[in-house]
Amino acid sequence: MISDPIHPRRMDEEVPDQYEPRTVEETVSAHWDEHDAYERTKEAHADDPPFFFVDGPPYTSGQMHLGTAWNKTLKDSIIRRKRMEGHDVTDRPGYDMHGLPIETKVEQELGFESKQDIEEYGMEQFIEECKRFAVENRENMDEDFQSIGVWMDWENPYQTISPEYMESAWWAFSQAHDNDLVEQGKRSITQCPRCETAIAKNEVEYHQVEDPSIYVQFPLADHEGSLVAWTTTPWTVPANTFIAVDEAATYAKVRAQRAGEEDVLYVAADCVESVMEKGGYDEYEVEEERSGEELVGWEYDQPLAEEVPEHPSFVGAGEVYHADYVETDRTGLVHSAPGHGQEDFQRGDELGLDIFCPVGGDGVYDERAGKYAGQFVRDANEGIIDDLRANGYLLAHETYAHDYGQCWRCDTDIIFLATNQWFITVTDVKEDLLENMEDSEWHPPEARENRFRNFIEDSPDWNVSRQRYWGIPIPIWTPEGLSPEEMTADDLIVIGTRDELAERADQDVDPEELDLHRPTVDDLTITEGDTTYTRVPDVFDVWLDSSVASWGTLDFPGETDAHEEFWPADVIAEAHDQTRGWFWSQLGMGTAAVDQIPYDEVVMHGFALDSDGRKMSKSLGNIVTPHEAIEEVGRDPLRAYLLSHDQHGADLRFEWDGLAEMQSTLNILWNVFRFPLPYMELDDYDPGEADLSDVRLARDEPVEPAGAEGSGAGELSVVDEWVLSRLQTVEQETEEAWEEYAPHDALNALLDFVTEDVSRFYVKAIRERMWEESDSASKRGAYATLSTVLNEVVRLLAPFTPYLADRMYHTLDGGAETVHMLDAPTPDDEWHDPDLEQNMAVLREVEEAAANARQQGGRKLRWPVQEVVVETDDEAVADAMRDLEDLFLERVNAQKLTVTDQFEDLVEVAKPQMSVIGPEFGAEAQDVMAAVRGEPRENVEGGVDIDGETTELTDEMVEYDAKPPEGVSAAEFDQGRVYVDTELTEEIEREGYARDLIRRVQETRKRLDLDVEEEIRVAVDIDDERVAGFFDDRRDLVADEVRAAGFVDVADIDEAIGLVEDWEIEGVDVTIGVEPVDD
RNA sequence: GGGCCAAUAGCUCAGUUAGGUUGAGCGCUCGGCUGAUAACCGGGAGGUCCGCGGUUCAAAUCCGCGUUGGCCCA
Repeated sequence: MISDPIHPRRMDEEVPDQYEPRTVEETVSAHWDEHDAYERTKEAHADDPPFFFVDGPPYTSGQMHLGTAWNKTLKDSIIRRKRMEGHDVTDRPGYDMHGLPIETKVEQELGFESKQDIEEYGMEQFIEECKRFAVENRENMDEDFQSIGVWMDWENPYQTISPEYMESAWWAFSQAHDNDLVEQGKRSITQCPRCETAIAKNEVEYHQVEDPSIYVQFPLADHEGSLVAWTTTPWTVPANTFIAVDEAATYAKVRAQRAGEEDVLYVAADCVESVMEKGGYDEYEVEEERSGEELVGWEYDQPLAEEVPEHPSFVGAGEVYHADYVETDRTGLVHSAPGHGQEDFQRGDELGLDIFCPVGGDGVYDERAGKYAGQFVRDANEGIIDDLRANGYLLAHETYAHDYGQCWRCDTDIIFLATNQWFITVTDVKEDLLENMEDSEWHPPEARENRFRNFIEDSPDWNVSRQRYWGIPIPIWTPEGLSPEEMTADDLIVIGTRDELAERADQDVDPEELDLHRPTVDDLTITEGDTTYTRVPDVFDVWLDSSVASWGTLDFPGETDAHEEFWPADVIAEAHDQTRGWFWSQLGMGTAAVDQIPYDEVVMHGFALDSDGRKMSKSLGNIVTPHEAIEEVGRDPLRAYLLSHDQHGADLRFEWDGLAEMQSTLNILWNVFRFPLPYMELDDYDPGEADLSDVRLARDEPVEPAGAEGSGAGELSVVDEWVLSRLQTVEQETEEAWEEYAPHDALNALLDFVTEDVSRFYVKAIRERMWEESDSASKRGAYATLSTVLNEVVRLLAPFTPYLADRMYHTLDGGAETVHMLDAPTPDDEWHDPDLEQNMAVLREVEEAAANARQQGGRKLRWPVQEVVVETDDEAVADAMRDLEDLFLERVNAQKLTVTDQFEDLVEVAKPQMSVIGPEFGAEAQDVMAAVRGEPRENVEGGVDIDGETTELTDEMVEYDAKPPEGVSAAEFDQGRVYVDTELTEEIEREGYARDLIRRVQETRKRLDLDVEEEIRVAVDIDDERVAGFFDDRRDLVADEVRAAGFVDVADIDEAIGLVEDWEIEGVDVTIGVEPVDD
């Protein structure tokens, strides 16, 4: 490799004064492109031990929103960190590209209204359109994700529509079949009659609708009268199979009259009154009461017997049964049609009743519905109500507003139908599911134990079939001539791979060329012996697609090596809605196919909500897009903002202020980063070459003798040692956080270190060493320390803010193409000194108290103080202060430190107790108070003078407060108290005024925008003789500090190039003029 | 209707595991510092720990019942 020997790839951009995310991100993006940084990074870790990450595939229906941005950012940070920890990380992104949502979008584009339209248009062409739609969306999303700096293998995403991926689904499903877990069965499913397919429960949306509400009489066959049941779905009455009662409830036989006619009715005793009212009965009488149990077994006649001749009349139909779902509201008797209702179905199934469902998938009655055949069910309601009325079985008819389910894609009211569907019977392996679940570690752990376990325990069989087009065709071939009822699992052929299909199919099939989508596979038949098998026309529920992602990512079973090496996934990371989604579907499929859970660890993060904690939605108009956020603050601040929040299940309330706050936090880092650069440049110091192996500790060895400079060895002061120790601690903390997949803990520890320790303390402490003009061991020590800190911080930060980290890396070092290919820094015991960290924490606390005391004493930091006394009982605190005395004095600008367990100079000040003094002295009490209050103890104890007389006071009359003497102010800290003597001396005044003058001259330089190196002439006119004298004593110091070549009169300052301004220093008027020296 | 989660300063969140005087950052305000300067530091104000009830010497924390919001399911 030919390269510049020092900085082969250093960016030559200027480092601007402000952190400008946009500039940083543009520069770094360009650099990444130019140097193939992503590819180099993967190559750098190609031989490391493997780490198998599996991306949960987002659905390709829309664009990246804040939630998906969060999700991918989290994944990206994990991948980057794992690489830096030394792993060859699988980073193949995925996309979920099949399913009804895309079909309905395409239908809308094409203006379709039903499956009929699709069939007329041509299935093949329609599927082609779906594919086009999915791929276009995918490409948009590729760009979205890359735009937030997600480094995944965008050249090679897994797509659920690829033949290799679809084969993974076939393979897993065939494994489930081999394990006897595939069966066909009738189930009551939620059907969208427009889409003509079953839709998943979680795809049903509920809205309020107005439905008929009818009370129907079911005439009893061998008793007088009829049973009364209530329903909002008249169209299900033709399929009525039984009436359900609560066997423990009480039912009443009511004889009632209306309009001169008499009815005998059975309803629950609690419901008599309301039913009578609904029915408009004038008079009624409860003749007898029976328990529900007694009613069980009674027979009744179908009220629409004539209209629906083929109504259920098989053995067991038309009888009363007990059911748990009965409640004694409305009538206490429940019309039950196992062909429709879900609970009805379950109970009917238990009772062994046949399932009668005269409605097709399009919601239209078939011929078994007799008179109603050919009508759409909802449209038939009216006719059915009329017929019931005509037959004399309609007791009441009104309307009812309630929540009813609609298809999430097309808003059509769903219907419940018992249809033949294909299932993976996960209920048969519930124990295995629970056991396999235990093999996964969750972050947070309680999510697995509470929510996930509950779901597994309650989960029904998995209906995997959909009567649609855009999906993975179900690879089941069934023998001709057998009805679903006659077929057993052994009669099925379930194909697992393309090769197997090519081998067994009657037609010529090239497995390499075969697109597994419909309609190509629909025409393939298999003949075994005399029997011809045809494929079932259904496609898979799209949830099955993603459930095989752990195999699909590895192209298994087409490719087997990677599977051998990697499977199962080391970690997956999704939001908590996936508990019931992808976390579950993978467990279900893993258990059904190979009796294993496909992932070892789960990071379950939260949802992105708006600032009020409400979900972001179009209807609320509160959506914030990642794009807007990036416009506002940039990619890195957005990423850091998202990652600084709890990643273990807690939702995020998005706040613009919080985002801006993160940007300013990163700006502090930027300032720390750029602060030393000009000095290092002047000294030709290369921060990339920083080396702590040849430094000496100032406190261990004598200070380098004058003249020995330039030897190269740096010298570390105690603050250097301290900040290096803190760095080790932070590295340890981040390591521990990453082990728990808690990047938020890692990031926050790191940012705290940067702001609290490096910026607020360390940089402040070393500034003067940086200003030293000549080379010195102390300066080199500071350079080496700060360079080390920055180099390692940059690598710790890289997974969170990849652009900013790389930008800084390329200025500081640039030895590699990118910081992301390097290793994460690890703590080094040699530099770890917890005692020193503890002592420094004490010092900082005391310093804070001292600053407080100074403020109370009205003495600003620029003016020295004579003495600071630290009073404490705590030996550790006392030791810490003695140990760090020099540093402390320097930082608080004090001349002397005293550490004591008892501050001797306190003055005890009297506080008169008026509740005692008042009664005792009466009219004189006010005088006593005045004489006592605020006096030192010795002035009070011998008695006080009242009108020339000495008056003795008892102990009860006076209490004493201990106060610092005049000129001393105090402030407390946790383990003690700090006293600061702010009394002035001439020496202090000299120093103070000089410093104030220097400060103003520097400010003037600043206003003139003079270069740091530029020499000036200074004019000072002080309106106070004494202070002017102080200044004369310190002229040399001032001249030195402000780079003054000489002093002149104010009148001599050329205001064309210089500046003259009036100031006030401690109440004294001062005029200061500055002009650059003309060369 | 059910399961799980959350509610603490104006805002974002720690603290709840194992009961013992509620903390931080931002914002506000007052002050300081100033060759990092559109940066930085310190002080101060600011709390019904969502409500009600219970257990306990003691509850933000444990228990029960609610309210509001989130996710999932019906």
